[in-house]
Amino acid sequence: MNRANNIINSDTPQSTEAVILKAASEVFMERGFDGARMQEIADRAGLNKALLHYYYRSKEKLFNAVFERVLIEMIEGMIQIFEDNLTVFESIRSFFKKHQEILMKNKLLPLFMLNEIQRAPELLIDLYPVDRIQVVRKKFYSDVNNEQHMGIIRKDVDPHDLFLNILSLSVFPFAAKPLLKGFYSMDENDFQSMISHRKENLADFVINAIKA
Amino acid sequence: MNRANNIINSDTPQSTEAVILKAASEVFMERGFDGARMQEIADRAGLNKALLHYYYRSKEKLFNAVFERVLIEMIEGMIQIFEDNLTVFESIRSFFKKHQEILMKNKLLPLFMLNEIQRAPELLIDLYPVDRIQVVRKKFYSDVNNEQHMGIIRKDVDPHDLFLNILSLSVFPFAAKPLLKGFYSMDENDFQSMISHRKENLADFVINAIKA
DNA sequence: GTTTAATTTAACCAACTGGGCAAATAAAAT
DNA sequence: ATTTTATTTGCCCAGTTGGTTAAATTAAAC
Repeated sequence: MNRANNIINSDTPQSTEAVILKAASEVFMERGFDGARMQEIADRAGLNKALLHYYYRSKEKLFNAVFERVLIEMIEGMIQIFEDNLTVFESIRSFFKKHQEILMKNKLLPLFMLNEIQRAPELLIDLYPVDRIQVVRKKFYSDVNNEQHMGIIRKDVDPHDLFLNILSLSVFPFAAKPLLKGFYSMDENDFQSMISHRKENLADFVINAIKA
Repeated sequence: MNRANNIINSDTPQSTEAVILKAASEVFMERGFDGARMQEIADRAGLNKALLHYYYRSKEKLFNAVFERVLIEMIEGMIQIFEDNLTVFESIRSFFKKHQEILMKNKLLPLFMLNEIQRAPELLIDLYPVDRIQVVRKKFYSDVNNEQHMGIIRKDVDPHDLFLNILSLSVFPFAAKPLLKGFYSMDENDFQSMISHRKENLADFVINAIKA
């Protein structure tokens, strides 16, 4: 068994397994599980449709392989950002900067994940040890608490809410990209410059909101 | 033709058309266009499947009827909130309060809309006059500008960004509901109390972020 | 009451979709 | 070189899906 070890969006996949996984993640991301067709995945991989079943048995198994990879990639990326020993304000700055860059590389990721978890919530618990993210969250919470006692952060800030707010501000514009394009009549370039603009300003927004 | 005039989630639909539309919006919201099955819609409406085609011709037409209604309901709701002549801070408070209540009544709405617009971006321009929302946005922008000159709101706040931030904070938790349930291991009650908590605190968060 | 039009139903169909399989080809092992 | 194993292909299949249609039923018009 030739386990595929390169990143999903790598430009030079070698093994057949990896070629399939790459094509599959493209199609699943664009169309979702229900909208994706095994034939389209095969076409995009330049392979016979039966090969998908040879390597991954079923559409569901193939999807799980894609989803697990994406999920881990995303969570580990987020965890890394918070792992460094920084002040809360520095963490926030660092988070927005790096997270926006990650999402910029795969703009479909947020909506894809949100949607598939809504379709099949068991994906989350089946494919990932939820505890893993708890650790980082708890650390963030206690950091916030400390700085509240030090008079840096306002006392009425709930760390739980703060975490969710940061995530909302970071992720939502990507999930809502097609909507924004319609309402603000933006093209791809407008969207990109909006994001790089936000990459710099989101942290200020949040820090102003919570500083004592 | 007995045009259905009651709200989608009304409890006492009468005409067959309305019964179909209600069942259809339920199923489409839960499963999305690709995941929805005409048979399930018929079953949930307690009607023969052929009736769906008798009244709405095709799955796509039925979906459009559902989507158009939901889209208009949502946008008009949002517009109403901003239409009153309030200060920016008051508008923000009023927006979060009312918007959270609207979303609470239909928690699936955000993810549904985001997802379907990603699938078929033409839905937006085909089914709704985009200009309608421009007016309100422009008014909000000039209100913000005024209060910036009056020294109420920080000068470095970009109204465009502010609008998007408010939307992100309001909508994202609903779109991410299944994700949050998994990560925070919340049940339905936890989610509801989180939202009512946020309904009160989101405005403070934003106002602190932008006040001069 | 009878005719006419609208509504509802059951049965059916063609296209699509995920998946299976046996034969063919290529690669490894001996 | 030959056997054995792994990979790839073409072809097929059964179940599902959106959609049709002719007949049955109900409601409206006369």
